[in-house]
Amino acid sequence: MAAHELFVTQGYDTTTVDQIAEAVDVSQRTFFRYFTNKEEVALFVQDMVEACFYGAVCAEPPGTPPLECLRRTLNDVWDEVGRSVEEIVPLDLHLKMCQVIETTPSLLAAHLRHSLLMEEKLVQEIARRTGVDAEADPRPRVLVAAFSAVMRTAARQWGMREGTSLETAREVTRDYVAQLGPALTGDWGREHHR
Amino acid sequence: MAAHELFVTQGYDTTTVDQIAEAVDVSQRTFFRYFTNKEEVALFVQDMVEACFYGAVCAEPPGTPPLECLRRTLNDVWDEVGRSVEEIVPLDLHLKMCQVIETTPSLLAAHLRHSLLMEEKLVQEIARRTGVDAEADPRPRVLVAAFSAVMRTAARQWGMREGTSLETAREVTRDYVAQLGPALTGDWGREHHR
DNA sequence: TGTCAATTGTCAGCGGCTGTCATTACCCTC
DNA sequence: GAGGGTAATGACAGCCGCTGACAATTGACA
Repeated sequence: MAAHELFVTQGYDTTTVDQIAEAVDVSQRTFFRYFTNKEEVALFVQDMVEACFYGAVCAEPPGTPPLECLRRTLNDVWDEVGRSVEEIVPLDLHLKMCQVIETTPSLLAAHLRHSLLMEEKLVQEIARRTGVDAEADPRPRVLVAAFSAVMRTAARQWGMREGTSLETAREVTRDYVAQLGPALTGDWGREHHR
Repeated sequence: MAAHELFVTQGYDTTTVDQIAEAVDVSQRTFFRYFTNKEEVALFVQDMVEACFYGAVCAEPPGTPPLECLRRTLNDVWDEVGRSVEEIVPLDLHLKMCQVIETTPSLLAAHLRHSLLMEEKLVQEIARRTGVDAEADPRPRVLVAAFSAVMRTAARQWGMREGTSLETAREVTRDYVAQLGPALTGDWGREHHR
């Protein structure tokens, strides 16, 4: 989408809906018929990525312990994510867009909310595959909340760095998720193990 | 604040800044000199509550294992939170306002972003008191992210229910945080233990 | 009382977003 | 090929959040 190039080059807030509309040679009114608001077009790819992860979790064979299921999916899904993204925008552009999202307050806020919606779907799926009632038993929500939060944290930290590639993202995320156990137990040794 | 009553009675989106300004007999322009935007007044108390929690963590004696430190603070801080809130708005009003925040998309988004800012402060504090470099060691961020996410989840679930009181909030939150360990380990038994 | 500074109000204007209605484009049928 | 119905688009007006600029008001202090 051409809108993303505008966001990346001149920033989200300073980009007008009129500019986007003009860039694709369409009236402003038509823009708002395809996207409910400016955020939606900015978060379009990101949302798709999360939907991709959700889909991969659903496709995981049943019987896997829930945390292991999420961890394994996360490790396997990167290539598929890369392919899905490339179908819409160049991957480089999307990676830059990730940084724009992290650094633009209003976009970041919207992104967090969207993530919350996806988390709820994940909760339902985890509850389903473990045969647990998500309304009575806190564990699905607790697990998904903790896991997703760590994923987001990893993504955020990764976005702050210089070398932004899918490969580094994968490594950083794996690192962070691996620390989920150690971070919770007891007091920490001075050094952490990589 | 009178604005909260308007939000609670007629909803956030349908409440105009002009209405708020008029309710306190002030021009719209003056309103925007005191608050940077409509969200800010809506999230004012909520932000204060989180700041209250952060302060309590900082006041915790050093040497406590980090997770235990957060857990204990959470358990002890409720009364103080109640008092702080009452200094600004009636507690009942704030509890209703919590539900408005959870159910209003734009407000929820802003709230999540604000929480993220507070989490970063928490990260720094946890890193400080454990003598760990938050930029090199993922554990402070991982711990805070997971813990905060579970807190938010608990708050969200609590907000959905009928009996909204500080006491039930305390119980629900304690329950959820207690499930953090069990939710992560292995596969779950059919029943969870309360 | 006169002066300075801070607070507030008024006005104009931009950008996001929506409802309404006219216009156009497309497709199917006769 | 003419006619008619439907869906997509555009043009316009208007609301609301928010900001800059400037004038008016207030209040403290000399």
